Amino acid sequence: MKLLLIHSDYIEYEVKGKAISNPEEISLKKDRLEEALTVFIAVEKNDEKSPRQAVLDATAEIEKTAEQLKAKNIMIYPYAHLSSDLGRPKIAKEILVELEYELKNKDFNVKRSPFGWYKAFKISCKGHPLSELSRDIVPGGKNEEESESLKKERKLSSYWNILTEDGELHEIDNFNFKGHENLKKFSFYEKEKSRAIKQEPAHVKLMQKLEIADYEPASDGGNMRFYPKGRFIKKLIEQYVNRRVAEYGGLEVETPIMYDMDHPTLSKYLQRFPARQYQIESDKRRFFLRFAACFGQFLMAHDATISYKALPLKLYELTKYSFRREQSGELAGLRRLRAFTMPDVHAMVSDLDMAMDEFKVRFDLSLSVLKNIGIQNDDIEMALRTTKDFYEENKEFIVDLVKRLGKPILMETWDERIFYFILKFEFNFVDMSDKASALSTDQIDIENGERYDIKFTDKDGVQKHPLILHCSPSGAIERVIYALLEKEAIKMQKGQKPMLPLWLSPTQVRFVPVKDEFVSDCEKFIEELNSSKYGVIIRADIDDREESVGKKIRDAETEWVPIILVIGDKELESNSFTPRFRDTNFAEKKTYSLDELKEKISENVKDYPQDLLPLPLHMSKRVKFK
RNA sequence: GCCGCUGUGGCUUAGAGGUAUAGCGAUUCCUUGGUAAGGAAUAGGUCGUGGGUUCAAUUCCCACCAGCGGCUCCA
Repeated sequence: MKLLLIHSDYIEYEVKGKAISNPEEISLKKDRLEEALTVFIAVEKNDEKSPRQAVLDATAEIEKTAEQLKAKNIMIYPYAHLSSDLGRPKIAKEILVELEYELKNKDFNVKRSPFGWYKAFKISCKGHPLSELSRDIVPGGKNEEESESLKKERKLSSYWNILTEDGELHEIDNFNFKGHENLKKFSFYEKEKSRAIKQEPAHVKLMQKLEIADYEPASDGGNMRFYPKGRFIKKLIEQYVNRRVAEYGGLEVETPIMYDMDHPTLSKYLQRFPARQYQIESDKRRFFLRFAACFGQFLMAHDATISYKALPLKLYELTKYSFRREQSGELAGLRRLRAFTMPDVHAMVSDLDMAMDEFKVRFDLSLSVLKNIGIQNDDIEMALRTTKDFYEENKEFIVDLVKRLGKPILMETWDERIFYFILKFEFNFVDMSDKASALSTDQIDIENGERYDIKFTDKDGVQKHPLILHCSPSGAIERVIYALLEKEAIKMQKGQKPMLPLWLSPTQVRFVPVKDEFVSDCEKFIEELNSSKYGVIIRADIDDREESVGKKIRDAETEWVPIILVIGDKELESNSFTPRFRDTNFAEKKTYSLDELKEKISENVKDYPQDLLPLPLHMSKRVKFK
């Protein structure tokens, strides 16, 4: 990036005409700024490598000069002619906009002349020795080596180990991973960011084929559409997590999805990551879409009167949605999204002892939530991240966590605390492509109680800031679905039949009448199945299409329907049924009465959320979404 | 965001500088069928979007969009 800085009595310009095909929209055709540091800028190719760094470097440079000159006003003036190696207009525009934003944050009075237009301008240069300066900015630039070494230093101060149940710490390279293949994949994925297999994520085809979710080209990347079956599955998982958190004592709240970028508490936190948010404007205020539920809950807690008796105070929200503008190249199916549903339960505690007690409770909660949803202990690998000090002082506590999980974990320790938390656990799912993604997590945060000025009155009458635990007991709901599908994809690869857990299957029982005349009998059976004896909803439907029985069975199988019942004269006469169970372990015997079947299903799903069939009862009335 | 690959009816796909192939699905008809695809006919496509080259572009070139792979990132 080339900068030409001119300390001027005034600068004024007037827009004349387009210089590129799609210039920036303009609000002001002409403008003027007195006593201004005018900054002529050309954004170059090498800025595109790290636009963010370019902005930060330029901001620092301009700030330095402005302070020397005691200039309060800054005019940013795009000026392509400074360089023969210009960057792409779109990026250049973004860089200028961000630069304006950064400078405004530093409390300068900033104006920016529009990008992509020919402009007439008048400038009056003060002419003193410092009034004309040129600068060449290479993002990271001369500091590149330094920041590289800084990075290395940080890497050096982060140690990766395997921690076993006996409390032994092992080097990753020397650890015998026999029987812990996924932990090996996960460890190397985390440490080296390397993986062996390269293929498209298996769940993408499945989510489409099963009509769960799909891409929506009319939206931004990472914003999915959910078909009836997908919404249904999502809804049940959401309900399940909600209930478990309620049992744990979480107080469910609802908070806004957008927040003022200039809010004093939030803006500091945000400044580090402004490019990663969705931003929207309302009147003259700028808002960002939340990337977690923390803000709303912290602001709520800030205004609350809290006694030590109320601790731990557990606030909970299932965010629909949280937004993160992940890099476009990072988006993949349901694994990584820009809009996602996130259960987020915070616990405010008085001190570290209470934090650690609570941490254990939530650890068990997370493990149990995942397990009951269908992600077993074998499917996840645990990572624990902490500081060296915390580890040294709390070895017993940490080893106890490993024992609770019952298998070795990956541990990362830092010499110094880098983030706002001192301890964090994650349960990671390792998929078919050896990629690891975090599901459940909990963290002990020692910064934000103070930052948000959340206070509780302790026994001694003194007001104190609580420590805050951040937990997502299941991880993003979309990601849970991703994990369930990937898990089934792995099964398919082994030649086993894939299926969703019975409680999550949109259709649990499919009735296949051998002739049209049996359709009404199927309807009666379904009614009978749902007679309220067990208080459980059994979701059954009827394939009344004009197809052969073979075809209907085949379609039910490809739809992963767990139980199929063919209905004809035999069934009507004997009043007994020969179910086709997708999960062969589920079958105890060959024939069942309707009551026995009802009991068997109820037994399996009674502890889970119940809801009605999300599709028409009759297959002939259904729509094909995919 | 960067580099590379891909983009043909709802889905899967053949193909080529002269507006396009098949299967599934849909519709209609025949078949009333007992545990993974019964048969026939009909309809359905400005070949991702926008420019350029050409007598002619869906095909060649450029840009953009989307998806995938890799990198980076993941508070």
